[in-house]
Amino acid sequence: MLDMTSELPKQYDPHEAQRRWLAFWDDKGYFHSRPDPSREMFSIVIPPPNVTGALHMGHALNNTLQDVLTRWHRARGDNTLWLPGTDHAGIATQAVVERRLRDEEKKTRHDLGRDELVRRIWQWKEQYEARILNQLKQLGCSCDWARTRFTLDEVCARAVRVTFFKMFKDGYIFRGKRLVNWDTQLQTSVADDETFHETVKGGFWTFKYPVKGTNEFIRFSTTRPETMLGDTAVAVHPSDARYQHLIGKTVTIPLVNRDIPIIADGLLVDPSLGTGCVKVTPAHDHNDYACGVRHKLPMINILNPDGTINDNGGPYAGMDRFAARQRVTEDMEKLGLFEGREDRDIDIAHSDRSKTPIEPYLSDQWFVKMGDRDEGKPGLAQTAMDAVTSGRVKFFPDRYAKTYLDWLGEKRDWCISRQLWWGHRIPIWYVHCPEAELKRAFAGRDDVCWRLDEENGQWLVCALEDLPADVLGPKYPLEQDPDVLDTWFSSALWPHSTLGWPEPTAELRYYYPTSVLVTSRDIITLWVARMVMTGLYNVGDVPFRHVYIHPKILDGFGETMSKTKGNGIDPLDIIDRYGTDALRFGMVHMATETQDSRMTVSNVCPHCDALVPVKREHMYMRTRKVTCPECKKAFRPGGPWPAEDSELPTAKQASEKFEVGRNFANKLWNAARFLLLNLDGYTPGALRVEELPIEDRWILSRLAATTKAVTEQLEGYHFADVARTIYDFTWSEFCDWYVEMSKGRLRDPDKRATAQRVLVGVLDAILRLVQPIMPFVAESIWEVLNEAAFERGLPAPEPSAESVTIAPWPEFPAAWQDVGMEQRIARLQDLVRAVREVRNRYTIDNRTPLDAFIRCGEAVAEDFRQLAPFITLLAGAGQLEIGPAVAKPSQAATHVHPDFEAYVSLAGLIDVPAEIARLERQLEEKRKFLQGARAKLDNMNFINKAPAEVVQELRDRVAEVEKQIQAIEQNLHELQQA
RNA sequence: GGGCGAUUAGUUUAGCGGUUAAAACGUCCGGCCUACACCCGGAAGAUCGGGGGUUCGACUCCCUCAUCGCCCA
Repeated sequence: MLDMTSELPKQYDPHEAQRRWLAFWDDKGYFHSRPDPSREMFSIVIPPPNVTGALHMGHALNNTLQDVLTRWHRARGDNTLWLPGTDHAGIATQAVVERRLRDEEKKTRHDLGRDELVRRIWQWKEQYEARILNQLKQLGCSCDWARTRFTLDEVCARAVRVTFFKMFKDGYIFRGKRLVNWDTQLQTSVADDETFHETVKGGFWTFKYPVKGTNEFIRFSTTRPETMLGDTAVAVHPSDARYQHLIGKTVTIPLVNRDIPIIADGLLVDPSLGTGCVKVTPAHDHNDYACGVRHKLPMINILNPDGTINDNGGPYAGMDRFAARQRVTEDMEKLGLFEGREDRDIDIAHSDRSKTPIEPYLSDQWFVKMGDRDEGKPGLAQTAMDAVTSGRVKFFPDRYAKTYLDWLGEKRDWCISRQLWWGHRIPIWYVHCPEAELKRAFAGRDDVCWRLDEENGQWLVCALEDLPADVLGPKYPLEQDPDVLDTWFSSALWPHSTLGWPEPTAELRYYYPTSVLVTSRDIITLWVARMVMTGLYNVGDVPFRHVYIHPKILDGFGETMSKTKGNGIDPLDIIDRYGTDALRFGMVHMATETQDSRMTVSNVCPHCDALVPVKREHMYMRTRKVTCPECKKAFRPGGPWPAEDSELPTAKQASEKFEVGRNFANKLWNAARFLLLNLDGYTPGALRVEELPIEDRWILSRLAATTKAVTEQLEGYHFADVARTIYDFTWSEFCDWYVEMSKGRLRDPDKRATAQRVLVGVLDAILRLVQPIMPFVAESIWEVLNEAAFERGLPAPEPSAESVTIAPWPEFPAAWQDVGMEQRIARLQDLVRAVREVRNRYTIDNRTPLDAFIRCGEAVAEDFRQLAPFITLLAGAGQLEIGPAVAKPSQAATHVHPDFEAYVSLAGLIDVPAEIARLERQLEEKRKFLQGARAKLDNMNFINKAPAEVVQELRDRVAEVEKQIQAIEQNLHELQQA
């Protein structure tokens, strides 16, 4: 047999393993899945990462968890598909490319034109898509790479087009006006979630308008004086006595000479604030818009797309909105209508992309109707709600169903148009012509439909294939809508578009509905809800059975990680420093049921590699220089620095959180190393469990319990528990106790073969259990185990799988779980620990045997006699006396246990006062417990109302503690005599 | 303003009606005894954010306050 010793280094090298196994798995094609109706199926579609940038910690978490589920199901024998892909992320990607264009070439998108800009974005996409897919591979993700999709590829585009067409035809998609968040720099609308709010120093101006036909004025205040140009009313509260007489009269806006009414509106106006009057600008404020709709007020747009005042602003036309603000104020002052200004901090929405203030802006947009149908049938929102209330889609943890239902319950129409060039172009063509022309041109075609746009007297034509501009002849040119669809529109189709819908593919039939969606809570509304709606609408079934929501990763201060803050960590840096297994273990370990998970971030000293925790003052590039507490050299903390620092090296970032995983991988590696050093002469053979000695039956009992627990924890998506359970079993039970106990047995020719078989069998099971979380180290060990013990397993050996990736998930007979056996070993552990404690307390070195005298009942004594070799081995015991009549040696430390009293002989060493003090402390503790317990037992309410077994349990414990107290008192007495 | 969540050893978390409140890291003490110093053995360390309630019994359930975070207005 091969000597493995020289081949196994003392430390696990994660990087070598990563290189080897990624290629190996890929070669073997383990991750590819094909529809096969004869087999159980498990499928996941990836939440497609944006091609905007690189993967961050959130992605690492999200994808690790998906991979754990995927690998687990594959091991269970399911035909498992994890479908990967990326998202085109409309505005985000276009904004990045536009910004580069501006920075590097000083050009705008208009300089390039639509086609050229889109071409450049595709280039960007190719680069980043490759990078992201590579990062996923580095993470060990077992995706079916041959099925990789992109939200803008032909397959997805077809699904988008068909969905739009169907929805338009069915009357779900309509055109309407809406106040949007307008980014005047990028000249596009942005979604609410693409904005951030920031408090800026602003002003609060008070003006007055003359009331027509009276000598009165009506006073009002505003933070945006220029919007006066678009006012179409002044509102007061209907019950405000001060203004009752003015309701119904009109005022004149002097700047543009427009008369507008004074109206009463109880929703818009709070009479206790300011003057109690509010100017109403429906086209430029969300609250005013709602008021305008209520009162059917005209809506006057005063802005050009670039943020300058348009012709509706009369003399102010052409001025920038901020210049107009100034001028309007001055002009009002000249007219004697300005009453004053005060400083005020104002919360203003800014565009995420351009960082400029958002303007509410009224424009034509396309919408998907969410509400119920006119004929009373449930609409899109309602069907999606029903899917969750009926349990066809289940959330884990279930509280997130509320987020979903609350949001859908509002049934607000979904604005799907974006004024961008990067995305799925809206398949609508405008034409002015008689309907007869359309009927003639499209006669007999069911891939074209149209509807009248009454406001503009034109036809809205929707088609499955692009329509040439001259399809109606030169007289009636068609013009396509310039806008593109919201990115979420294509993402919403992801679970079925990626499987080939609308074609009736074998994939769609087999993998849909998918098994589970793994995502984070911030897109439950934007994405999850919409996937359910479109899945039901297009395919007629929900897109997934389960939705697992994982926590969000925050930094050590509970703040979200971001590039601008400089508190984010690149997963590849973690892989570099700790290895992929460590990264993945850390991720699984932090996936608790809470909504957030914190991760302390540290700078890695570029000089000495020490971890220096990131402090608040380091963030946002506020600190240029940090001195390493270890090596005293200076460096620059990590952050979004625009350039290298010529003097200071910049720190990479890491987190000590991943040390646990790295150490665990190394522990596994060394457990395997130990085994391989002791496998000489290994022979496979079946084990008869009921004939095995206690220690074997104990580890098998623990293994069976652990396997069962892990399986259940995975079924319930309790990832953190999975990591903890496997870790604890491997480290604290298998390595710390079982492996240690085996050391004597391996030297005993009679016991060696069995010990080897059990050791190998348990390690084999551990590898199968840990493989979904730490595939690289598992595969590495699997390989060497295959060389040394190809046939292995419990209870009977079998030839091993060529890769742990395809090794069956373990399952052991419930009968192996033996509480009695576990209690016997627990008692042994208590005894061993008691002796060790004495050794440590008296600082007696490990080589000096300690004589132990154990007084206990005959049954316990019999047990201990059987386990005596282990007591000697693990506690370093010398002479051992065990039995009911064992006498206490004159100088000894005492340990009182419910099942035994242990005396560790300390002839010549004992510190009597210290020993007395220790026993008195214990006595005090036990008396305190006794006091509390007795008070409870004296309470008739407790006796009568608590369950009988609880009462009995307490009584038993009281008796037990009383016995212990007696023993301690006896010992104290003897010590005091001596 | 509405909703969801968090607050437990120095730190990160577990426990979610009856435990003498658990673990890891860190700290302290002792160890290179041929698996592992990314290690082994041991110890110290928590009136479970404040207040009120329900209950025989609350870290665990309810109310309230505080602080923090997220989502939606």
